[in-house]
Amino acid sequence: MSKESLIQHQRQLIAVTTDCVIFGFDGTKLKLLLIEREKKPFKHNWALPGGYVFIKETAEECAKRILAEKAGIKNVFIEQLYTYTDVKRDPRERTISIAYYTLVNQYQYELIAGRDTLKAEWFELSQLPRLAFDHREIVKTAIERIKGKVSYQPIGFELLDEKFTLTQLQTLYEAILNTPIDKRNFRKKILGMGLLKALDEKEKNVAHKAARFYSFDNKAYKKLTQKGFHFEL
Amino acid sequence: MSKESLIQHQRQLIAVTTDCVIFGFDGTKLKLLLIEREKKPFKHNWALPGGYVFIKETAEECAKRILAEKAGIKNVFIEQLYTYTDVKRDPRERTISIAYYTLVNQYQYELIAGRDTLKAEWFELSQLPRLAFDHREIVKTAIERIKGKVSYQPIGFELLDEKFTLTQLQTLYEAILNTPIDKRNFRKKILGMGLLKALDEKEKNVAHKAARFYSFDNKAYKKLTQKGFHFEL
DNA sequence: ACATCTTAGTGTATTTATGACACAAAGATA
DNA sequence: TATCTTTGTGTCATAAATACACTAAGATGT
Repeated sequence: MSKESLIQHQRQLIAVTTDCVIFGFDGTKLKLLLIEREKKPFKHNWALPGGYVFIKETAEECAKRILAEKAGIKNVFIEQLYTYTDVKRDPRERTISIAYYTLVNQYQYELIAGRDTLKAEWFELSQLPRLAFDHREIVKTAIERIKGKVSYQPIGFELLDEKFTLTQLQTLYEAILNTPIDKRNFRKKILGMGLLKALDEKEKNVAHKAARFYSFDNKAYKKLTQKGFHFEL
Repeated sequence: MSKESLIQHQRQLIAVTTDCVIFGFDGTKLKLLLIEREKKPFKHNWALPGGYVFIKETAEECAKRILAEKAGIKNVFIEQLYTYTDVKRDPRERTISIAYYTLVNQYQYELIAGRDTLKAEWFELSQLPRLAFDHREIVKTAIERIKGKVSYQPIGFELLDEKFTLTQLQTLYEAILNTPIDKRNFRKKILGMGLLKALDEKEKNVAHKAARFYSFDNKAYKKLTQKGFHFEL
């Protein structure tokens, strides 16, 4: 057998999917979006939204398509998490999965149960059901990733409304890091980063002193990242 | 068309490869191991060692096999870097690549030009040749990754001999971070981590004061990681 | 034997970042 | 107008990061 034909022999095609870990925030707790599978395998089990990568789309395009088709989520930032390649991870045939994660505002999207899905629901991280395939492992990795990332990257703003109070932001960080944070130190640090714009607007209809709204300052962020700036919470 | 057959229709198989970014160290500079391709496409171009994932091996097993087959490197720690899925990244057909990186002691391995390779050579990072496929991008990501990682994980010891002097270790860190480090501060910090074992042995045949050898203290490392310890350089 | 050369090895003072902690101000409600 | 709830703010103590210069050891050359 020539080397060339040996290579041709060894090259075997594999099914490739993406799975999406979608974090949401309800103002108090971090949530995860899961779908109930309509089909075998793992029919009626909860799972991450996922699906096959088409021959003419990148994995990232695939993940965005799946977010739209299976959960009604569009125009969000996604990031590649890890690629899972265990030989037996799909009982049907050899399938690898490129996992992505994203953070969305739970109230900005109306969940739809799309193609192949019976339901789409938000679950608290502490109350996840049994998951299909190796999705539990994927979720675990995603949680570790955002915990690590939130400390040195300005992620998380996607989960809030465009205008938010510092208390809301702090509550989000406490939910992600799963630990209480001192209010004054948090404010000192987060404002010190210079990434928040104080708005001339306050909360309304609250039975206490109204909090000032802030928004994420995209311009400042771009300036800082261009300078190779690196910040930590 | 039923939903089921639609799915079957949409599931398309894809060629899957791994590519390996192999960092070495010659005592002064960080190096990268490249191979010269024997075959089209990119015949006679330099490239990362890579190859197809077989149907019954994980991507990590594949990467380790390729390290052995194409570069003669065995028994090393490897870590998944990123998965590249551009539709046109391989001119032959749709191919995705799961990239891995590893750090090895340049002098512990005799390079071999394995299957499909004309040569295997170490290149300085600042003098890389034009690379095949999207390998330049993969290398860039790998460099960023180890720079980030070296600051909070005890990677890098793999690139040195088992016994090393603190100056050698510092030179390595300076090569990875591409910046000078203060000798006293480096020693204070690295010894303060408690991950180095001072040996009762010194350099020989050096035309100056002989430096003490140290080795990586695996036991101490395991103890610390069990406690959820996190350290930074 | 002595001078010279090169790198190893060490401590302190300054600056910066982190972490702990408490009370007055605003605004709605009764 | 008293009460309730949450906002918004500063200081001090401790820990970590950084800047900085000389002596010690050992080989080599005269």
